[in-house]
Amino acid sequence: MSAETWLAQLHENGYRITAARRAVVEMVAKSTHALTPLEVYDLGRKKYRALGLVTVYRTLEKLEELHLIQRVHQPMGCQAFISMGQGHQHLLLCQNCGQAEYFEGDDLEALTKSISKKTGYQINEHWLQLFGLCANCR
Amino acid sequence: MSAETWLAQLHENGYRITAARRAVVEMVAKSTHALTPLEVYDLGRKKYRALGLVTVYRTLEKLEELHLIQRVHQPMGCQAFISMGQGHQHLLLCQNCGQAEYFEGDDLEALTKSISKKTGYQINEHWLQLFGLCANCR
DNA sequence: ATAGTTATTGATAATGATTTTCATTACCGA
DNA sequence: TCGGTAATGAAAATCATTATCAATAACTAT
Repeated sequence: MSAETWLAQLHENGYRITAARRAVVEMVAKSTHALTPLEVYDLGRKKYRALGLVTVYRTLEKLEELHLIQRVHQPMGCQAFISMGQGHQHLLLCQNCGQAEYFEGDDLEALTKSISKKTGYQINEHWLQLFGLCANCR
Repeated sequence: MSAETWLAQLHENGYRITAARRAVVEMVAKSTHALTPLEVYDLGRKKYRALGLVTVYRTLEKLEELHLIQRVHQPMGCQAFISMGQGHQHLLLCQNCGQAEYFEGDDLEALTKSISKKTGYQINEHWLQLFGLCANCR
């Protein structure tokens, strides 16, 4: 999804389009890596000098709220965000360069049914994430 | 696994057995919930008044290093730890009460093969976590 | 059992990340 | 163009985690 689409989404939800938000949105939307708030700040300031770190936090918060980005959980930390995938997709992360890719086609129906029977749980959600080396790094 | 086993593991690895460590280990080993350092601190002080928060952090660090506990990733935060499962197991968490349970039997072989072919990634690891309501809460 | 070495401790301070506050700025609908 | 008000950035406050350090206590060798 493009930066323009994100800005339109923000606008539709009653948020104003500002230079600071443009800078943040542009950087996050086009990144193929998960970015921490500080990384967004550094990148964003290349587009918009006056950008403040606080605004980065606030903008990321709104983007997450609108499901345009999601938090990425990694062994080293969980503060990084990345553009949300389309529909039901999961992340595949390169352990070397950090490159992220979405994939779909996980069928856990059989598994969750069996676990549900065994444990008595009603299963509502699942998190799946794959780690490895991307084509360049392997 | 019992608290005594954990203490033995610590000892085998050259760490001393202290009252503070006993308190931490005992609480974490018997908990069916993931606990944050602060929660471990509060619980631990019931066993050992003089326990310090810093020691909790340091002890959790060692337990993680020995693979006796693992960090649990949840939407609300990733600072909580829980006793490690046996062998290759994944977590099932109750969204209402926080109760945690391990399950095994995930077979992602077919999935990872197919993703690997599609993306060119060499897949090394996977994270899977299920969320739902436990038998009591549903 | 005892003593001595040294890992461990808890209190305090330092750090780092995130949130709150607030006066100023600038977006955008009329 | 204008005015109401959302949004901003700087600074301060808060919260979690880590480092420092002198005092303590666990364990090893005697």
